[in-house]
Amino acid sequence: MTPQSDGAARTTPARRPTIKDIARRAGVSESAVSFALNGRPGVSQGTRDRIHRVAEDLGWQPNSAARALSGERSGCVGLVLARPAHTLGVESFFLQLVSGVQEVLAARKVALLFQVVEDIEAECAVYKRWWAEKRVDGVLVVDPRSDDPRPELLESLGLPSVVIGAPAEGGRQVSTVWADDTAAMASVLAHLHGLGHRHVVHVAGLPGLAHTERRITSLRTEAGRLGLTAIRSVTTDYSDAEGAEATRRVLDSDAPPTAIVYDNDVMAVAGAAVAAERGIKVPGELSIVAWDDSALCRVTHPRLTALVRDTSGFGRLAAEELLARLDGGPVRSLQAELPHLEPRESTGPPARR
Amino acid sequence: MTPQSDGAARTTPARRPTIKDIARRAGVSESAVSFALNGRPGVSQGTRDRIHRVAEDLGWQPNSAARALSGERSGCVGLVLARPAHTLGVESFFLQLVSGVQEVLAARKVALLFQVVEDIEAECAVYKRWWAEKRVDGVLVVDPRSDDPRPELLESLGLPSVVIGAPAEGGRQVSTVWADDTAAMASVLAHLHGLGHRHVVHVAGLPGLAHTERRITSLRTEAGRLGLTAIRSVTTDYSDAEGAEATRRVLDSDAPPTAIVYDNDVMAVAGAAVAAERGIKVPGELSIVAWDDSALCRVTHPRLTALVRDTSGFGRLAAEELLARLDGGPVRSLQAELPHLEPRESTGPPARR
DNA sequence: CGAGGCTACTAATGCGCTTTAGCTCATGTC
DNA sequence: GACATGAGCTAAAGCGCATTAGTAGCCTCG
Repeated sequence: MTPQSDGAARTTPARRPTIKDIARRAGVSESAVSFALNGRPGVSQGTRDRIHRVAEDLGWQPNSAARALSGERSGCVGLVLARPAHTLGVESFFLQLVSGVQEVLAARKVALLFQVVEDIEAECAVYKRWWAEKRVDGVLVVDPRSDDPRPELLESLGLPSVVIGAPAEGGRQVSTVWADDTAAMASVLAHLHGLGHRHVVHVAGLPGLAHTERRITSLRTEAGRLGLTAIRSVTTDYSDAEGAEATRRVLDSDAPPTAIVYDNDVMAVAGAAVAAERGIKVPGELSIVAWDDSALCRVTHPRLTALVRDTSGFGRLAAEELLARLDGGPVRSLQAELPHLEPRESTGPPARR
Repeated sequence: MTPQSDGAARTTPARRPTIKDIARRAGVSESAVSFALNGRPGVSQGTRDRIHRVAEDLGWQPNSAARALSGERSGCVGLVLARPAHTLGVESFFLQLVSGVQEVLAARKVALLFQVVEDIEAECAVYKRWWAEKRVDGVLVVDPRSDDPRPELLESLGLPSVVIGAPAEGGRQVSTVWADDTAAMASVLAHLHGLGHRHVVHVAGLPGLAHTERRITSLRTEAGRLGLTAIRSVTTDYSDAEGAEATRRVLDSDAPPTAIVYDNDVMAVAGAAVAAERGIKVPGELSIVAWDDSALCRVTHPRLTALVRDTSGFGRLAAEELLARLDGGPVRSLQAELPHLEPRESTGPPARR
């Protein structure tokens, strides 16, 4: 008797099996099934095996809503991306990160709820709604800022979270996963200094972001150590337009730099295009370094020297930390593998004066 | 002692208000609250208003798990992206699409479950799991193929879905949203033909994908109409590497084309880089057209002529259709706005022989 | 003036699962 | 031989909501 298998198949999709079905087939109570399937004590090995077999047979999968309602977990974590629509897109960082995150989550059968919003206020609203709706067990936070309202909000909501891209903030009950931008910036500057550059401009990203601030500070410090004075940072919104614009301004200045470091791949490529447009030779007259490697840096001519980091590994690390938090693990601050500089054709010794 | 217990103890997260709380405060039964909040009849206007006020006061939000369990809806739709990790990233199409999707979903308080997997088998497995877990109410399907197992699977699961990027398939209970690639390809070829090109190569994307097939067929048809014989397509995996490789092969052939049409922005830029590397002037000796515009096409020098389409609008359309399906709307096949060609500096008359 | 019908509400049930309390029977203990 | 013990199981409650089946009160109408 399978009423839904044949005739009703057109309109009625197959009914999902429940633990009740398993219980009936295995001749035990629903509780026994629940215990067995969740690895809890209270069932003999024999019964346990039998229940597992029946569940397998029936193709049972836990109904996520029922689980979320009775247990604590929704089996979902959230990620909000707060970016104006027009800056969305070309950057490869994000999808790479997500693919790393997914790898870890999928293995644990945790789903990822994803949302794109316009700004950080909207992002906070999403967190509140998710919390109120009990939609997610925890969240991953990207693009940390220097004065960030999110950790406090999330802590007050009691929503476990992992901030991606910033070192630990004092006192907050929020894990962090980050890369050592300071050391990375030092390696970039060392590379350029070693080639003979004394005048470098850093085209940074959004001024509010924590890692932007870190990179700017670290550049200044490192320049001081090396005794360089003609070093400065300018901020942008990460877009190709502002990257190009900043490049033009910098090249038009009285003392143009011999090297430019860009905070993302898109701006670096845009900068290279500006140089090409003006007939400025790269790396002969201008060296270019991109922070974050991607296909982009390899499709330009010349190919761009880039700071490579394992972005999807970064995502994996973050996801693992979040799962650990959900399992009651302590708040931690994890450091990702140090990025390394991949020298390509866009950097070389500066032209002699 | 542990930071954990300490944090948990002091930040007792606020309890979520339930309809029971509202009922008590408003002095009515839980059912009345449920009716009022869902706009069902059976409550007077006065009571209805009072209940709404109390709910507002308490900051009540429906618990998504409870709703999913009792009602039908989980308030979630899914989107799976099946791409090998390395091809992920640079393409802007996808995030643009998602941002459009989100706009519509967010307005209706529907969440988006997102998953990245390696291949289409894994994708099907995700659909089955989501269905069994009752996690999503419907799904958006991207990258349709010419012989696609997904519509059949989704239909058999009874999971409402919208296929993005392919015209309707005969007999399937699955909505589709698509762009008229045929007309678009015709406009591209008309542009090149008008400039005087008689020898064009089309560097297409993945051979299995439906729109790749459509574009290839349409190119052939259109070439026939114009009486052109030296027209052909080669397929790739959409990556910059294969785009560059295909470009090299094509340029090395006995009769190199005077124009190349690339199926995405990344390959077009890679192709332009190959030309630059070989000292081939664009557009003097080679014209380049990119299918899909993005910042990428504007950061190269020269800027690339591109086929512009409203990708986020496309996403909005798809999301709206899915919501309509969830509301019991009919299966439809919607056509998006026709893409238009944006001529830039990478196309011009071919060099005289 | 009582039957019928309507409005505005309440009570009760169930969704699929987890969890607590309780129950039964075999085993061990002195 | 009375009794504690614990393993292995069942019964039942509850999570927050939607929904169905009432019920009380009022109006209408013949």
